[in-house]
Amino acid sequence: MTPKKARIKDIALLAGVSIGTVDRVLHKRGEVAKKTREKVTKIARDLDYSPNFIAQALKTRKKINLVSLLPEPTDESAFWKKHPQGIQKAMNELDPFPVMLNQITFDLTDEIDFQNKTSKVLSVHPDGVLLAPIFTSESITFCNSLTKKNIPFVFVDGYLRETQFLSYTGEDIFQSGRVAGQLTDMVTPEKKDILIINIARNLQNVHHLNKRIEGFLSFFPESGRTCRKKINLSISDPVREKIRKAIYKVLNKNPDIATIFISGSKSYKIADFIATEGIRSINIVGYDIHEQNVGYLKSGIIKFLIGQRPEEQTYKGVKKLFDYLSLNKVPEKIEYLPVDVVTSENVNFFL
Amino acid sequence: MTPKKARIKDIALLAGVSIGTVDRVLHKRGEVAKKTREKVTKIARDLDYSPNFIAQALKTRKKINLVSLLPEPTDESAFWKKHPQGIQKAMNELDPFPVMLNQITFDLTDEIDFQNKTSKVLSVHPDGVLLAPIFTSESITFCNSLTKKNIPFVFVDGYLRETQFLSYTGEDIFQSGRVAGQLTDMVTPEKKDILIINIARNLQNVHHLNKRIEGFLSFFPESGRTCRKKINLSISDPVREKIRKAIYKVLNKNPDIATIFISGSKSYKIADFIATEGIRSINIVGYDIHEQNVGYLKSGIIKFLIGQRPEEQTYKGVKKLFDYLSLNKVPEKIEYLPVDVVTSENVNFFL
DNA sequence: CTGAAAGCGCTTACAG
DNA sequence: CTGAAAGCGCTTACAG
Repeated sequence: MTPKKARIKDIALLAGVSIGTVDRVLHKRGEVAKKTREKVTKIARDLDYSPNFIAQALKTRKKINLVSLLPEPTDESAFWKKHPQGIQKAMNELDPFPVMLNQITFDLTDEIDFQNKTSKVLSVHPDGVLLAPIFTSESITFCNSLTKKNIPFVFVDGYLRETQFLSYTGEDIFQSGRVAGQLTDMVTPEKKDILIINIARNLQNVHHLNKRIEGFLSFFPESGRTCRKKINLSISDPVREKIRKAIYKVLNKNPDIATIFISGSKSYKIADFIATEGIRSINIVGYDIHEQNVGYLKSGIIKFLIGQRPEEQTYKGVKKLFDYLSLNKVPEKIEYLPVDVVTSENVNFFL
Repeated sequence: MTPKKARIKDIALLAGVSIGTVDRVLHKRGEVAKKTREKVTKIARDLDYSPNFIAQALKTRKKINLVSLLPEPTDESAFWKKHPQGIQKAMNELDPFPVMLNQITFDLTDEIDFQNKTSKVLSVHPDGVLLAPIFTSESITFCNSLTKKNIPFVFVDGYLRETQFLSYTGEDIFQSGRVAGQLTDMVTPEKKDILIINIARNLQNVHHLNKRIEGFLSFFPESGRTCRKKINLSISDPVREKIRKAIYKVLNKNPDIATIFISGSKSYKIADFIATEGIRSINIVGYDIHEQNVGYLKSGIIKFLIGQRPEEQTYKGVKKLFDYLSLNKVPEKIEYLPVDVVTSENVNFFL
């Protein structure tokens, strides 16, 4: 441990001024004679002064006011159910401290709603914001307003390099695609083919999914598995009958398909098809550990699910905002969370 | 949020006594008239009083004094290098609070040294202890002394049900064996055999390893893969030449071995053999993400490594002790950490 | 058995 | 421009 922590009092003593003056210098508030200011600053630096966080928290009246802006979870977007849990966990831990957090959600399929909610966020004058930048251009606009108002913000689930974000915590999208490629390759017998399915109802997911597929495909040449044939299929409206038709069409043309890789979180829709049709010879590899997918993982139709730790993303995001605002700790700009490989045998640990 | 937190002052006001008296009742220290005591207790309960942790931390002079008792990491036991990192991380986070932690290590191969170190732990009069109960009987003795002295302790890396531990954070050993079984099965072609290798120089690991193998074997019948032949091999002194001889002997008798499963953390020793002999057709599945193993994972000789999050074990262990001692939070008795499935493509996230 | 007071390290008016 | 004082909620002697 360090010899002993310097206090305001110590600085005041050495500088021959009162603690009030020291405080004014340290917080750059109020008028202080240049000479005193310099003297105090120097001593503070010499003593390696840092404020006692506990005393500060005890004294400070005003609460830090955080806001999260995330998609509203629905049955169709079960993935987003985990995010509030991480927020809750962080807030529970921070319970003794003067912080509060307002959760605002928007409709994942509606840009206008998102825009409305961003105004709502701004209207509560937050000290910090956590958000998932689903709609690229609207998010950029929003982030720019935040920057203009000097409000720090952190991303989860993706980031926009063109904004002044404090930190991103989440998936390394490209690399997670590579992991998917490796696992898919592993469960596909020699000389068999792979079907890649993109389920995207709305455009904004495409960038995310494309990046994953890029990673997915990059795995094969680098590992000397160029021989595998890969077929692409896009489904925009994932209702039972359309899925059926679309897949049968592909399967009939490509009888050697042994594995289906789904780039998004709706593997269960494909698994459902495989199960009802009784096509036992086809494996599935997909994303995200939610109830609907997990059922098919346990029954063996889905072989691997890849997890991206949604609760940990929001948990860490909230903590970073707090640490930044109350302790002045600047986080790493980008923190990639581990890509989790989940099977029927270890899935219970992730629920 | 709750309406507003009750303070000692509020209780004192309602009870018509001074805050000193309230404090005495709350902390059960000093003599208080029965009547006053009951009155205060009731009011405190009614107001749902809980102390302001911040004020408490600010005021309290004495630091919480923690001790960790873990094996000294060596080249031969690289696994233990991660544990101090988790401790460090926890202590960094707790930096603003009045806590300190003393790390004491012992020789993993020496019961006597362990015993000496337990006395050392007791001699510093810790408020809480984190330990890895490597040597069963010596650990039980030690834990009993701790219990007698009313010192709470938490386990990592295994637990002894016969002791009064506060909490265990770590691997679900049996289940992690099952995961290993599943992965091994996955990389082993139809009708090929599996070699199970136990590397154990000293007895104490045997329980741990046996439990894993139990889990490993349990996977096969339940998933209808009873047909696979499994051969067992124990190596007590894992030097190059002995490994060579032992494995060749088994391989000659069992030419259909396609995968080797190593129950402990020394996969690299077997991988080294496979690599130098150029036996490309054999896969390896093993445990623990340390440098030596990771090299062979990346080069493709080891197909899967199973991780048990050693840093997270100690990180959470320390936090639980702190929360218990300073916030009176009683943790879950047993927290199994996820069994991580690690391949060459996602290993970088775990380093 | 109980109360009044000092103080943990900081912040916040207030008075000069 | 600067100092002295009050107070955040609690704990810790000390005096009665």
